[in-house]
Amino acid sequence: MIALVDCNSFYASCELVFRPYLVGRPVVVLSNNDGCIIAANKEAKALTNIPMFEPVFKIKKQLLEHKVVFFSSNYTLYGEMSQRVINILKTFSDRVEVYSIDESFLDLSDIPEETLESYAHQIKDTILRYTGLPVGVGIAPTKVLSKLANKMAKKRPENNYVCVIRSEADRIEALKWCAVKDVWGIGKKHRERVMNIGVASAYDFSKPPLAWVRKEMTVVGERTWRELNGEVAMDFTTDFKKKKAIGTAKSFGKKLANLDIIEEACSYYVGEVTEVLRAQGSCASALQVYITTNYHSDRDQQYANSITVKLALPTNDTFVLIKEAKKALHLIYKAGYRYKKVGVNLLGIIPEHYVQGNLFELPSTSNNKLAQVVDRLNLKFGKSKVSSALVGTRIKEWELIKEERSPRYTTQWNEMLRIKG
DNA sequence: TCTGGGGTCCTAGGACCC
DNA sequence: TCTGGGGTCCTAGGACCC
Repeated sequence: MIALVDCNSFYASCELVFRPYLVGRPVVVLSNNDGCIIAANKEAKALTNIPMFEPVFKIKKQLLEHKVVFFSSNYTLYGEMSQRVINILKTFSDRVEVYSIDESFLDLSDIPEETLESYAHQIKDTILRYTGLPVGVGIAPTKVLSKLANKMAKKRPENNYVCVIRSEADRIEALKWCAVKDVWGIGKKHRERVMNIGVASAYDFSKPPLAWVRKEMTVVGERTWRELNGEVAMDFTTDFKKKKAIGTAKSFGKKLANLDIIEEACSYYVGEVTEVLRAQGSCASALQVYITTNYHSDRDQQYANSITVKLALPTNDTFVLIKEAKKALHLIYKAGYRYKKVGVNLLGIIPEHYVQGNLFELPSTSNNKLAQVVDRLNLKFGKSKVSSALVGTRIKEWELIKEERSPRYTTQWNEMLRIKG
């Protein structure tokens, strides 16, 4: 049996852990630049005129009216809280697959079936006690069914955040309960396609012939279909998954026209992604850079372009990558536009020790010591405290807006929670 | 004024190889 | 008269997820 443990309204819950006096009030967390709502606790979700992913400026009035509390996103805090939850989960199973920042699959095949439900409650209660975070636990024979069980655990009050799909009758009941749009792996496009042939529930989707599903929805849909029918069709892996692409792209705090400032932002992002690259012991063999104007604006002239450059030798050297990124940026930048975003992507990622020299060059190792020192300093003193001078000093002119960011309670000594004695 | 960011996997088609 | 068959690698685009 497989359990899916999922934190409830994760980002909002993280904020509430350190502000218990806000419990019971609607709380939302905003995206970078404080642009959209990306997380909401159940009190905020209950306010129907405050939809998720809505731009904040459009619903500012409603937010104030309902006294909604909002936070800028604080990924340092969320990442560290996530790690605490994962550490606890590892005491409940030797096989934990970390699926996302707030979700993990656990292999529970060693747990006697009749005790699964109480085991799930134990997991839930322990996480709440040790971290302050509420979670839901769904247990079933396949991943897709455990996702579904998790949904039932949270949506049906009588379940009290735990649900086990064990018997065939449980499975049928769950499938009939779940709308097809809520099935993990069926998105907007496929939903429309299956609804055209009269499929409304997960149960309906488990009925059409497999050949039809395969033809319309590729092998991905086939796996979903099989797993809904109780057959294991997805791998379970506990391996640390090295990233196959590492990218970052953030909107600027304001629109920018000048190449030299955009260049600085671009270089800064290269510094960030290259650090992630080194942390997983990899090199990139290609680099992609893209820029875009604000496509939401009717008034601005629109332009967007991207370029991918293959590197002569795969590398994780920040200085080399910044130089390449700048060259690439010059090729796609056009004067006369007000840009909103620049992004970089590292592609063709391979293990460091696979890098092969070519006829004219050996793999570069000259900067390794320097990179190690820089990475250590940044780990200790905070992100990007030390960076290449190519990044420049005008960060204030492009950095994102985070007006309501909470303190990094768990990772910075000087931002720890203070309790009056 | 103001509209997120970071990923994965799959398929089709083109270019190329022997 | 008659012009193959089997394969790899790469990229772009689509679909999906949190």
